[in-house]
Amino acid sequence: MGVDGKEVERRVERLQQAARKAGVKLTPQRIEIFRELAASIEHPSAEMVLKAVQPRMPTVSLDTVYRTLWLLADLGLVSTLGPKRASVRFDANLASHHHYTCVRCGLARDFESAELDALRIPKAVKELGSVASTHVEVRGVCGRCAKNQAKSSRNK
Amino acid sequence: MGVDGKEVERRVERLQQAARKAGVKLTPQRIEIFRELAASIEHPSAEMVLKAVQPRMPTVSLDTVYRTLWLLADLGLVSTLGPKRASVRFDANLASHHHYTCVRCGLARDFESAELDALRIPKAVKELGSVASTHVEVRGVCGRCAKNQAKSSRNK
DNA sequence: TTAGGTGCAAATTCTTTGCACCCTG
DNA sequence: CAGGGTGCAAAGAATTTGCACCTAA
Repeated sequence: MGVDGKEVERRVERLQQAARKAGVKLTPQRIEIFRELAASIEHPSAEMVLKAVQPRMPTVSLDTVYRTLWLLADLGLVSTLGPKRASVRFDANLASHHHYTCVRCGLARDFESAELDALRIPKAVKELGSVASTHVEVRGVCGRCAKNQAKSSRNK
Repeated sequence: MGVDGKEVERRVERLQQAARKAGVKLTPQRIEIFRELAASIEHPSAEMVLKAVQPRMPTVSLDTVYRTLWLLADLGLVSTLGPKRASVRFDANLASHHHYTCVRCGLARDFESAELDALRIPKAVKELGSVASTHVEVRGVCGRCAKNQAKSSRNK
């Protein structure tokens, strides 16, 4: 919880439009799963969403939650934190740096910028907790994937 | 590969100092695993590190790579991309926003900032690929964990 | 009606752990 | 020499998939 009720309903409406446009069915499960996520500010995991939805829909299963969340992500209604379906990646670069990540292949590269090292963090953040580090995440499609894009979209 | 040889050796020296200071043993496996990571710009996964090290040390096992990488992370010589040892987290907030993450408990919260929405991205990044989105990741220790900190450090 | 969606259980993938032997400090 | 470290294999956790039944459009 934490999101204004009006805003939640607005998000659910957007879901309905998007579902119709994409030609996917809107089942009660999908609506409840989405509503739960839309109302939360906690960035829940699939498991957390399941737990939140179960009281209202005791039969939903974890796999449906996963399938629904990834479907919503494909529809662009939901985003994910951290690397999608991938493993932890390590980094021995101790200098302050920022990340570029390819959303298609997972390529990850560092880049440096004195300007970005010196960001001003809003005071609202400091109410959440201490600030140990700050960095910028840039997402996009890397050069190599952009080249292969024509091929893969043809397969669609 | 990709990191200057001098810099790699500097990093390995730092490892030796840190290991001595922390009282952990420096085995050939640990040195090779670290050297591999220190020389890479690819943010490799544990599996990728294993593959890179195996030619030189055919007997190393994947579990040693994991144990070593997390040890190095504890020593502060290595960092990780994405959420540590955790699952994917989802987000239905479509507005441009930034993230605060507690490194201790994984708490994740959004925050907004018009200033941070308008960052200038260095042109070096555009050579890597297209830029679809940009956001700021802030890490720290949240208020609740800071309160519990005294307790947990006592258990040490 | 019917293609797409769901639930269940089994399969995968990534990561961690128990244990006996080994080697650094 | 002692205690931490390693390798192996087995255990765990998170996520995906195959299949038969069900339901939204």
